[in-house]
Amino acid sequence: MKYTSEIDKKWQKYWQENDIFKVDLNDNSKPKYYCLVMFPYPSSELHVGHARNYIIGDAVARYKKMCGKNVLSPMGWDAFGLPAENQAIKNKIHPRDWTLKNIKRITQQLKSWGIGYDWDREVTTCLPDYYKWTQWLFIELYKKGLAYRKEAPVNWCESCKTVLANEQVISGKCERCSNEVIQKNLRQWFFKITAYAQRLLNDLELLSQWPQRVKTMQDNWIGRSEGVTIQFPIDGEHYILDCFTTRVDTIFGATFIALSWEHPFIEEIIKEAPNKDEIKNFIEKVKNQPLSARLIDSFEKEGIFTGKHAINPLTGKKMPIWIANYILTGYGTGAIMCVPAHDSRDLEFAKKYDLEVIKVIHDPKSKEDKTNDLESAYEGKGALINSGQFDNLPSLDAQEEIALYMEENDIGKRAINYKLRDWLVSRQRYWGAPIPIIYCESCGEVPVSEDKLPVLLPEVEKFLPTGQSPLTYIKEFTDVKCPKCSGQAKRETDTMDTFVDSSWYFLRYISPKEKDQPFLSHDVNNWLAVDQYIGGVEHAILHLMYSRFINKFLKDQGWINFPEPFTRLFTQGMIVKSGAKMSKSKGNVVAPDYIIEKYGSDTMRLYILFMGPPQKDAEWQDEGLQGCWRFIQRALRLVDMVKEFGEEPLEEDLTQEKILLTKTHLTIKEVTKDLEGNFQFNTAISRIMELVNQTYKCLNEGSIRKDVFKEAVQTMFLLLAPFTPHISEEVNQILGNEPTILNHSWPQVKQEYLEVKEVEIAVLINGRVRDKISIDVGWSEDKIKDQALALEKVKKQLSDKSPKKVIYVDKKIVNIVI
RNA sequence: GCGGACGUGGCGGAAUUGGCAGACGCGCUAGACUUAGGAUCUAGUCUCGUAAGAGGUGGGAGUUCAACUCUCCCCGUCCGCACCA
Repeated sequence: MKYTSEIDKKWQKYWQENDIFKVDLNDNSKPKYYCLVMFPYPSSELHVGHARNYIIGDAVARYKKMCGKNVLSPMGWDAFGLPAENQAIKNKIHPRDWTLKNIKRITQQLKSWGIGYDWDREVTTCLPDYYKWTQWLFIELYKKGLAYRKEAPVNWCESCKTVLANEQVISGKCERCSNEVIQKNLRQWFFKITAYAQRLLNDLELLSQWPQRVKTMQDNWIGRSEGVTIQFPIDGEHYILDCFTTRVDTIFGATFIALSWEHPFIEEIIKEAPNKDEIKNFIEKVKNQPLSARLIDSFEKEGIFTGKHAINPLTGKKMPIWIANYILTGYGTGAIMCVPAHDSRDLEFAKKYDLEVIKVIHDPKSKEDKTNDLESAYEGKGALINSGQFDNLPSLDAQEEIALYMEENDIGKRAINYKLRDWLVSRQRYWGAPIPIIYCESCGEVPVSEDKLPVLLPEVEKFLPTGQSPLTYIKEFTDVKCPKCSGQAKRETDTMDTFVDSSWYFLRYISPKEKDQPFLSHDVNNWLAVDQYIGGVEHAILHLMYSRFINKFLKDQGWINFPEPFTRLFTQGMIVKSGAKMSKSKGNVVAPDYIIEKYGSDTMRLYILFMGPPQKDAEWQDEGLQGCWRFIQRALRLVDMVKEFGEEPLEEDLTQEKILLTKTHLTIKEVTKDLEGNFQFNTAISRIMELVNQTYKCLNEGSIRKDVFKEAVQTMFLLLAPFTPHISEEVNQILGNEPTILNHSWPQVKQEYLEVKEVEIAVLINGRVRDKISIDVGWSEDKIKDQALALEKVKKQLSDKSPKKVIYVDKKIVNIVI
């Protein structure tokens, strides 16, 4: 039997016509299993680099199905947003046409790879029946005060001509186009994800089956820190300046204050400053620095004195107030107390502008040194010095004591700060779900009522980004009546971030055709959380945190009853070619069509699963693909041999038969273990290869009865079924079973075949292998040791001396110490 | 700078409650079959050595009968965050 693309087509047709992957949500006879892969941006057709995700997902789904689970494996399209729109613009096609064309093409690709989905549940985020509910979600958030509009400094990509969320700025550059991101003051829509910061952090503990790496990244991104917000009176003024610090124990060393250029007090503070113009120039300069400039090592700290002073509430000393370029605007209060002796950044600044340095923490490793002329700041903990009544206290105790003292005297309050910022969701782009808000002159912001949803995205010819949403120019869209007072009003023209669309799609799969609700809570509660989620690590923060947030919000509103959307997460590595990520511009894309045509889709699937541990990056090599092709042919030849096999054994000696039986069941055991572990497809496949090799070897070396041989062959194709479904179906049928192989249960280990009477163990002398002996498992330890000591090689090494020690490890080794 | 992961043949990678290092695949070598094929089969393939043997998992130390695996130090690579006060 030879593997041809006819076999692929035959079984793809069979699966489709017999609805093999259609799920009955109400079938309670089997446990449910929701297997989800991150749905693609249909911004271009797929190449083998994309394929890994879907092939892994399909292998998992098929395996679980064979294990008797009621498996839901759906597919859809993250169709709105920058990825598709940017590609459409490049190709001079309308985003809608471009997207729908790609969806058609990718569907056909996935089918040609034999990926089994319940296509009746397909969701497409750019279609009104879906984005109606994305808009609904926006309004739900709005009603609870979790969607709001404010003017703030925001990230702006000049190339994409839109604002971006913090999460979409990678090292100061745009996540999509890698252009420099700048800060602009704009009035924008935000989701209040910060209200969920603590819960998003706490519930990471519920995610025991997520990769630690992803959890650590989210933990860092949320960035909780505990400290004290201290109130600094301003000399000669009646108002108070708040500063957050995590090191309140260094308060006696705080010698100046630094404000960010955005601080709300600046206007007031510099009102009477003689160098007001100079200050304004400085602010202007800092404002226009690109974000990424801060990331460079040579970024120089600069500042300007405001002329005002704050009072250190514990020392009573005057602290000059500066404006400095290294102070972050959005974190804490945008103002900090500076302790140059114990903060390297403050020290750098203090040295440059000749500001006072006072040591207040004793570095236990340094010698007694009272001078304040420091080389570097000591940022560690230690006993307090120069700190009045708190002298000699260790840092941690001092933090407690001083916080207490401040709270008692109304100088400061304990506080918690997060790095996490609210999620900026509005975009000045065409290809997205319109934000369902109407602005009325008399009523203000009014959400579109649910029965008026969806707010349809108008069909336009001019969709190119200009910096204003293209919807702004469409009168029929913008001009509406106020839903409250029926007066003249205007629609919001910005569209939503794609990540809003994808933050809830896994719920819609459960009720994809539901007209009156986003989903049916009852079914969703039965089928979620997702048992297994599979996708790229690039979404470790973005999509995975937004989805967690939305999930928690919907739970709070009573729509769902589970705290986390994804029970288990698997992040697969990238497939690279010539050391680089596959991309058209680099010209290293491997197209799957050609491979499938020449080797069949099972070969591609097998190779992608075999090429390395799935969570790690792997290099595509055509030779590796050929190896898998050879393996498949070699395994299929055994099927022909089964058909031609005689019924009776040729000889009485059944040694080979026993070896094969043991190997068959050992393979079942090991492959199952690999799949139940962390999806070690590469080792699972290597074990099946061993079984194939062993089968050939046994056939060559002795006599085997047909049923044992057939069992070995049948088993290998059952074990291969999640990886190479087409040939497995074919072989299953040839061997006389009814399709589909997915209804055939996963092979079970028969323990009796694993119990062997004889094992070969290694004999070591001083930890080095010298010889091997076969032992009967019934032998006593002493007998085994004697046998080992009687070996020629051992005697030679011993040369009349007696061994110091002999150690036996059960069925593994004898180690003789000389 | 902080946090995390990792380092094994010519290559992708196996093996970690400490127990035969290099499974499986690629590549390579030799042979067989074959009137050329990028097919198949057999044998071999960590290093040095004809062999007996010796050495070997980034480097160095340590624990142990036994270390890729555990401890300490150093070197290197990759990833994430990045002036978060």
